[in-house]
Amino acid sequence: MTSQREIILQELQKSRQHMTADELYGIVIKKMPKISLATVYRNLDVLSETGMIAKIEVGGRQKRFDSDVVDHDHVSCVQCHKVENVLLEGEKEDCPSHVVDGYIIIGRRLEFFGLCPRCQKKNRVMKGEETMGCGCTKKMLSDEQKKVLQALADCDDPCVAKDLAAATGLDAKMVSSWITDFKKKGYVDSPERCKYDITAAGRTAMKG
Amino acid sequence: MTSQREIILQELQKSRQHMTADELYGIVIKKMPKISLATVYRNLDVLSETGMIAKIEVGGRQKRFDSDVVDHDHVSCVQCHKVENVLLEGEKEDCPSHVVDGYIIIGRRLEFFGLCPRCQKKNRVMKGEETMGCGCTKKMLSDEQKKVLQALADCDDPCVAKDLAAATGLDAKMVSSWITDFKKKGYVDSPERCKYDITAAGRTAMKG
DNA sequence: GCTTGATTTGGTAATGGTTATCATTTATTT
DNA sequence: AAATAAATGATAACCATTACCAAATCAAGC
Repeated sequence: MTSQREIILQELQKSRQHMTADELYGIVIKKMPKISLATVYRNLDVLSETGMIAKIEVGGRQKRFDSDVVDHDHVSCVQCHKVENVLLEGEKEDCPSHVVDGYIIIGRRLEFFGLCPRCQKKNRVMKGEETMGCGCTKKMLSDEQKKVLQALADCDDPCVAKDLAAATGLDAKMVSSWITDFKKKGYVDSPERCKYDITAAGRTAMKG
Repeated sequence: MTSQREIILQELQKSRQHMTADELYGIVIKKMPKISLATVYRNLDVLSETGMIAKIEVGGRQKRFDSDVVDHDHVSCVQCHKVENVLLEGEKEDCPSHVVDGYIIIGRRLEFFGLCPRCQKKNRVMKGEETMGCGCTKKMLSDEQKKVLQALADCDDPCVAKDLAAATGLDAKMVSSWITDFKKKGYVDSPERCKYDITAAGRTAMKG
């Protein structure tokens, strides 16, 4: 049990969450600035092999690590990918060796996906971005988002997200997250780092 | 529906298995030698988005694709990683919106892991349970299995399978499947749930 | 038919989470 | 203290999957 392994375990237990290796790395590095990401991965492996923590895989994304090794299932949010515990009471004992003919069953995994409360609220705020069953969202722009694009269209030169926030009176963080989203959708482009310009697609989307 | 998309769908349906993109690529390239792996991935994505096939993720490994879109669960073999279907009858309706407070549940995934019949047989062969010239079958333990028994003998108190996996450096799932096997043969007993101890027969088998 | 514009393709580079490698540091044993 | 073993930090390699882009194919007007 080295000092780095101890801190890794400690911080994971302290957080009481299902963290990814790099999230944990981000926390641990504050206490131990020279620690390597590889060490984090290595020790998470060791700890999970000895059963002190659990390595969980849900939703085909990054592996996550859980200091709670008691047997339980998981829910993950299809939007923010947060993972939380689910405790099912009675209905656990049905290890169906009969249903899986010929197999020797040595484990099972049950996971639910859905929308966490926070993301439900977020969706309601970004009205018009109607959620569709699968967790995908149809791309329509809210009035506020259109305002941002309008402000961008009014600029003669590429400008930074902060200016747009000032021009529209909206929260800077939200504006900048929209901007990244717009870039992904092709509504804006970035002629130089951190400066943005509206595209033809952006103008169309703004009107639609 | 391009010709390549058609062949991809066709071959997937023909195989009646859960194939990975590159397995399918290996088959499709025989009929269409110039097809690109990227095209296979792209079309599998399109097909699964339109619901014609299902994209499944099991065991944190490669994604697999299934032409059977009827709702069902899966078993995967921890040794050869093959994936097969499981059909649970009644017990499907328990979508526990009550247990996952606040979440909007839009799906669930249940997977089992274990040893498929073929791998069970393979292990038996590797164990030396094969005929030894004279037609008699001798049950012998592999060196790895002996190591597990040795580790168990070295413990003072009954211990869990995970500890044995850690002590021997072997795969935890495999060790735990061996343990169940040992119990059946009387090499170990289980004084309390999930804790194991070596028996006299186990010590003999270990040396033999 | 030809022209134009949009898809789709093949080939390949890039991505990103995770592992492997390796020289160096730290711990343990003799 | 010297020798041996184990763990670390830094970084390269891995590998399934995506993103990119120029060339090929398709679709719809004229």
